Amino acid sequence: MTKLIAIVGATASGKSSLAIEIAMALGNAEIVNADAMQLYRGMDVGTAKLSLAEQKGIRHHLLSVISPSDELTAVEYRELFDAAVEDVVSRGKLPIVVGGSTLYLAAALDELSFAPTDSALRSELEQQGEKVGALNMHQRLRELDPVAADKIPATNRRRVIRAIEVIKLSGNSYSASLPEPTYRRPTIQLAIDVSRSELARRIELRVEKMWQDGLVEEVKELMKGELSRTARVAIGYKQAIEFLEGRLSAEQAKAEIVFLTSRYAKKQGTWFRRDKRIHWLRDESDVLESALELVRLER
RNA sequence: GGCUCUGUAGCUCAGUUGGUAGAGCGAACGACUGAAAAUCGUUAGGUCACCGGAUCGAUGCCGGUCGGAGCCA
Repeated sequence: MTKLIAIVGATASGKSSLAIEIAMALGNAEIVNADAMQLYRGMDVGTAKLSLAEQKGIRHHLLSVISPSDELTAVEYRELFDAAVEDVVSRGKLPIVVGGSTLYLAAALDELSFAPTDSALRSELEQQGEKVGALNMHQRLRELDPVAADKIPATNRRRVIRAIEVIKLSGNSYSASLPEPTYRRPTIQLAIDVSRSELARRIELRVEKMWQDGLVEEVKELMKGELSRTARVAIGYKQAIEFLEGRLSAEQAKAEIVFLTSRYAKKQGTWFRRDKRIHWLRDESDVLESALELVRLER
């Protein structure tokens, strides 16, 4: 069985173009997107989605497949992902996974059994939390599952509520820590190790370019329809909306986007660093060669 | 030039009626199980502008020096 190749890591670290280069070098590969925001139709400029020309004839899957009004859970993503990989493999091609959405990647690549969800119950719990306060909700979790309560700080309302939701729905306790990751399929993960200062430099250039390439016009178009909670808070989109509503100047909006993107890149760094299976490539002119060498070795 | 205000953490600012200081943001590190571009945690940073005075003791009071802001001329 051929190994799945996954290019992961921080935003602006050069994943997309490395993936294209690997695909071209291998000759029979197709790309599967693992970026939560690039899944959205009509969100192109702000997500740095590759244009058709930039895709250089390499077939891409899971780009622009859902409406900006939709939410997509990690499990639903996994279903799309499996179907795409299946499709690629069945035609004798090699799938290359590219993206930096941490939970989606974990769901797609690793064994993770997600407990069910229930939006009615969740919103009920959210309302209760508003009324009763974070400490009381945490106390409630403690009564249901003291181990989970110890692991989740009371201030992290979202995780507290999700934990209660899971326990109510499944009747089981809630494992508040991630298991040692295990691949669902044989996989090799690569990431490019780019320094923070270099990342910051690239992000600044990228944001300026996004603005010039029509981020604002794209957002105007999106605002004609419904936007899901997730799409609405996407970095770049939220700020462009605030700019259009006159709450931010163009300069403020851009600065905010740069700042949030850098912070996002940093958080991705924390997440991926702890995955000891990832092969880190030095960010130099021979990235492609090192990547190909690793791929050959591991296959 | 005169008057008034002002100088405290990388930034914005609290504060101590005199017993050597804090918050938010940032930074570094970390957590993360159906929203993940989400949601959070921990830690490190300060001769409290500088010099002198009175005081057992000053970031705080007094005097001066040097920055910054405003008003008047």
